Amino acid sequence: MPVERTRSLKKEKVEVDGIRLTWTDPVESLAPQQIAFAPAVTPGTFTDELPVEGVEPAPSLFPTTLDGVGPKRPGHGKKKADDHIPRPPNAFILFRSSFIKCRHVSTEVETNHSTLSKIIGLTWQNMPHEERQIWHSKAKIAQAEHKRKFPDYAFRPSHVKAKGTTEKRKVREVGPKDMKRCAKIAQLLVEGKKGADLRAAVEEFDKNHVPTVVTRFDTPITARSFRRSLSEPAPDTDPSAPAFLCSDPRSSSRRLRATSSQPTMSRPPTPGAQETMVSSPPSSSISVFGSSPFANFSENTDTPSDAIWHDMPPLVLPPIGFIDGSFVSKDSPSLDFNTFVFNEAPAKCIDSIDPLSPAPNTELYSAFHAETAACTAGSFAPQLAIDMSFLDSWPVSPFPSSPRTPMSSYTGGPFSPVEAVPALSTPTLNTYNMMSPFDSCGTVGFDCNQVTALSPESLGSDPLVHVPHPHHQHSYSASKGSLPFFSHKVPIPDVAGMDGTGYTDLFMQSSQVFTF
DNA sequence: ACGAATGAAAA
DNA sequence: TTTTCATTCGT
Repeated sequence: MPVERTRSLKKEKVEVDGIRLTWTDPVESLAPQQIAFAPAVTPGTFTDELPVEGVEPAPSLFPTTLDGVGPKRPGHGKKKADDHIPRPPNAFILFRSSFIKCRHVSTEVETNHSTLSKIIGLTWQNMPHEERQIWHSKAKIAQAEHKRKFPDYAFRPSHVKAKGTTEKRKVREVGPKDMKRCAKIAQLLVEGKKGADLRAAVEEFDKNHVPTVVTRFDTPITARSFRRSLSEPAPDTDPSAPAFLCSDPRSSSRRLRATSSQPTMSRPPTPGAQETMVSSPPSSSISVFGSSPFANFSENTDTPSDAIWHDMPPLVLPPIGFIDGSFVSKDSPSLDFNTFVFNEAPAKCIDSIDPLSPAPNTELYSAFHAETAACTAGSFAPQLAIDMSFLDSWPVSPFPSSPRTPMSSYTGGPFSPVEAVPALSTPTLNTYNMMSPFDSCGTVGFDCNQVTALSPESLGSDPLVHVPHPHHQHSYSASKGSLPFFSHKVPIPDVAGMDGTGYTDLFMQSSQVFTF
């Protein structure tokens, strides 16, 4: 806090020399709606240009209060030429500036401006359309004013920067960017929380928000371990506990068996195939991904608590589904696993879809489907299914520029043949595209016939046993876990003499994608 | 792909 | 001291 003060002082000092070419205080350029409430604030420069029409109530979520209209211009960055004309601010920049100035998120809550930008960005996206419209109006005004002041101005970005070539500066040291927290704060903001209320709510969140730990790094279940479990039944634990992810590291060792009632194998696995999975690397060897960005995600099996999921960059993929109440189509920009939480998905979205009755929206319905009893009988009820069958129609790669993991990397491994790779096209965005190596290779490294198939029937409700499987008639379903992941279910014909159904659990843990 | 704002942190 | 971060949007 002392630092803040000092800096504010500095700011005011610098402000003197910098009044010149900046756009007049954006906070003052109020939309007509607000002018009615605070007419004195408006300098009059822009207001007359506003098409003052109907006086709407417009209870703005983020009003530009008087105290937010303080002096500014610290003269940022390196000195620009005297005749430099700054760009006219766009709606978001205006909103952000006002947001910062008004301290809608106090410095108690967050001071890091990178994080603040995240929060503000999320807030911006979740804001009501009308609210955004206000700022678009302001931007329009600012642009008009800019045009008036600099009629000959034209934005001419310099193309000599080429900063994309250099490595990104690592800011990790500050601590993991807690996207969940950002999302929460943004949510609170759009819900109208502010000031002390907001602080308290965030404090409460911080208190309860123990970094969720991924505990699913145990060695994949194998035919051997399965049979072992048959001979000596695992001490079962609370079946209502989340099967896959749990905040208590100690439960990780039990987790694999946590949900399974004692399974009875209808038929034993094919003898020669029993050790296939056993030979797969231990859970610590996520390094199978080699140069993948998450190669170092979990390096120690014994301390799965190292894996804090929200430390991962967002995963962007083109899903079809229902996200936060909005239908996400193939063309939707992204599904951010850092901010999306399945158990916060509106239940009505699922409830309204009755697999037994005709769906009102065929397309929507196709994105959802009821899970089989094998899943629903489990401790976690599937809540959401996302049809990712579009993977089937993907060409060689939807992201041709993205690197591929060699198929050899998958052979015999416990990992899904679906991998998240850095999207080269957006190097600055920490985003990852999903891609399926199926396409480049008719047969994936996994050989169904060498894998012990364990049917859901044989394992009761335990969805943790899987069969790696190259055929991708998959449906990705989300369980009701507290963390985002997909369970990947595939029908497998004639595998190891089983009944034709095998499972692959594909977990997308933020940027992580793996199976076991 | 740059640059509008921004203050802290990295280089 | 200078650059980078992180965001959205318009050029």
